[in-house]
Amino acid sequence: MAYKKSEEKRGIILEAALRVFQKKGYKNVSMTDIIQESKISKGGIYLYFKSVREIYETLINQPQRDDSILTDKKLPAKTKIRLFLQSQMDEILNPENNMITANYEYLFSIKDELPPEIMNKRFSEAVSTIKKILDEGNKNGELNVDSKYLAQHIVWFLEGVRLSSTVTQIKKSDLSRQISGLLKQIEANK
Amino acid sequence: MAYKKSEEKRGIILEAALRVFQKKGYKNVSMTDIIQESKISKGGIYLYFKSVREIYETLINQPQRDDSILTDKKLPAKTKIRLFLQSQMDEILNPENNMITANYEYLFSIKDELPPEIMNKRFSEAVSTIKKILDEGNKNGELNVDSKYLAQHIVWFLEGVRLSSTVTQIKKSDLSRQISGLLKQIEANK
Amino acid sequence: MAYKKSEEKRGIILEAALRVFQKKGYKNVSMTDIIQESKISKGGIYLYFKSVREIYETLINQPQRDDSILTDKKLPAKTKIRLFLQSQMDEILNPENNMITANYEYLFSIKDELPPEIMNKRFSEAVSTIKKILDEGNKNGELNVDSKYLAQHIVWFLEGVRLSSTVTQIKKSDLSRQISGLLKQIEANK
Amino acid sequence: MAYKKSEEKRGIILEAALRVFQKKGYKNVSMTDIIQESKISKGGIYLYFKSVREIYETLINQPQRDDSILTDKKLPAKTKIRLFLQSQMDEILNPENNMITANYEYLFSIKDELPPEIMNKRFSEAVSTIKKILDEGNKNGELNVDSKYLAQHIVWFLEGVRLSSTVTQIKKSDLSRQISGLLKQIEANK
DNA sequence: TATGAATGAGCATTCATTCAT
DNA sequence: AATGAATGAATGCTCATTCAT
Repeated sequence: MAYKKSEEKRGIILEAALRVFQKKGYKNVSMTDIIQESKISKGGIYLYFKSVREIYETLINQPQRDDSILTDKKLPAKTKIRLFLQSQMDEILNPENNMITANYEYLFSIKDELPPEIMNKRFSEAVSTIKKILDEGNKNGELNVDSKYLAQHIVWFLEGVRLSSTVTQIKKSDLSRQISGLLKQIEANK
Repeated sequence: MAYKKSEEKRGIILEAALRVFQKKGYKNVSMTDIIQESKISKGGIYLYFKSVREIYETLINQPQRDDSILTDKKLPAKTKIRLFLQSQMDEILNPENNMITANYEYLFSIKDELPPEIMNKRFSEAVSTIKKILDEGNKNGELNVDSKYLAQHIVWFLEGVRLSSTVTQIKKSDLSRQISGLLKQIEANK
Repeated sequence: MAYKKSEEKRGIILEAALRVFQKKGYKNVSMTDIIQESKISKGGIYLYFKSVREIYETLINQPQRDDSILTDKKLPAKTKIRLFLQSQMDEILNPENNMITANYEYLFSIKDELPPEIMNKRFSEAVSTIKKILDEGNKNGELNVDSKYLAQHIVWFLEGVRLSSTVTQIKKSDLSRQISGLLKQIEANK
Repeated sequence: MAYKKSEEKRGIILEAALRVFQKKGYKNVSMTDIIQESKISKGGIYLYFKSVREIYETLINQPQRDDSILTDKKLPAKTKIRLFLQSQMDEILNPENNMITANYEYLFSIKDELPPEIMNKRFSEAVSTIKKILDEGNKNGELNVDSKYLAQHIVWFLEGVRLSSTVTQIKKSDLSRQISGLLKQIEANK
């Protein structure tokens, strides 16, 4: 057997696990599944990870999505929101890297053991990020909206689409129509 | 042991199973769990149900939610929608009968074996029911909205709230605000 | 439910059991099988028999085969033997009332708990019955054979045919040829 | 626990299984029986075999009996037959490797799922092997017998002895007498 | 480090038998 | 006498995890 540097092997396991999670979700994935996909030995995987959960958490804690649109750039608030919504739409419609199901299954499996505050945080952070953009727009006169309401609305709506996408086919045209509706609401006066 | 009439015992099992599903979701529930909770014998449960899935499906196919508001009554479209949204809100906020998590886990577990059309139907039916109400309102001049868009929007939004409710605490005031926002949108002109 | 005299019900059970044994042998027959075939209640059967084995033993201890050919009639020894062999052949070739498989399976299942003498007796009785006939023939000058050898030979040979018949198809012509061969041997001088 | 090489453990299981089959036949043997006898763990056995049946079939497909007497050697036909009958006799009288009962039980258990041709073949092959020897003898003038009849006769007779041996005690002298009787028949003219 | 043989807890399921009615 | 609901021991099988090599 060729000698593998530890880090390399770790990466191989994570890549294999990603493929498995995309295919089978989270709950149905056994250590054996990942072992087979990564072609590592049965005992060997435990040198790197001690459970499926640890592998999954390692995977989702890798930096991936770039939310810099929302924070970095100097763009009109409406543009930022539009770009954000479009990126969300792309992610949802992209059947390739679909970890959405796995994500929800993971969420369900941990929700009872994690303190509620942490679970709340996950959602409230998304809301407050969007709220900030809207508040910026309100401040510089570009918008005039109930930022708290709208931010919350967008987050819940996107969550609903995301969930639905794991179970039914979502048409791009339908989703586009929804996004333009949301953008129109943002333009409207309070 | 005292002898119970068959139907009564069936009910005992279903009640016990309900408690188990509420506590553990769907995926983590074994026959053994339900056997223990219902205090029935190991073999006894098979006299009534042959699998966890059959128990679950029996449970969710029991008539429960009353959607007659949407179909039966002679009420203004806007009132119907409002009542519908409120009942959904009540259901979501009611921590008692919380089968939502189990529901999603069940959904995930069957989605790969059921034909996509059936899965799609589940969601499209909800949309078309709401769309019909809105179309009524459009027809009699009460409303002037893009019914397809709005119905879809409401369904996805509610799905998102429902999902979020399984994982985070949802404030009644936040939800009320959202509902009045939705109602306002319905009142607006196209 | 109509009232059944005890003896009648016993008979119903035995008839049903016979059908089951003919179809499934002995080892694969469960109480449940006989209960279902006899349309009696689950608990009811235990009022008459306490096990499959008891039912089986009741069944085979009912007087059935008529070996009177060998003992009663005043016929030439050779004729007696011929009639006996023909009746055995008929029984083996008759696929209707085929308890042969069940019989062997039962034999295997009890052989370790019954004392060897009893098991031996079962076979040695058959041998000595035939031997007696042959001895008669020897005595009155009709035959001149090694009766012990021939009787043993016939019994073992028939056992072999019987066993084979449970597992393979046996041609009537083949069997007839064998029987005429045996008869020829009997006619031969020692 | 000490680690065993895979093949060695396989052997241990097979040896243990052999003991179990010799003691309990085939039908009464459960995986648990073999697990206990081989002192392996519950899950461990499934690394080697997936069912009792597979273990049994592995066992009986191991090369054991040497029929080369019948085919290879350049010997008079009568000698071949005699050697064959003696080896059969030895096998039947040897109480050590007594798998005969298990064999029959196995035969009964598979006969309903295997096509009749295969079952027939098992027996007809034995017949035709013997028939060939007799035909050789006929051809070179050594013998003058109805080879088909005699081959069939020998096979059925041996089957009968074999069966009887599972259930009763067989005396060596009786069996020897039978074999010399058979050989005498072979010497006789048609 | 790395391997994969071995373990045993856990789950689903069947079936003879009992016993309240 | 008769019923069938209920029981629990027994069996097959899977899988995360350990550990001798």
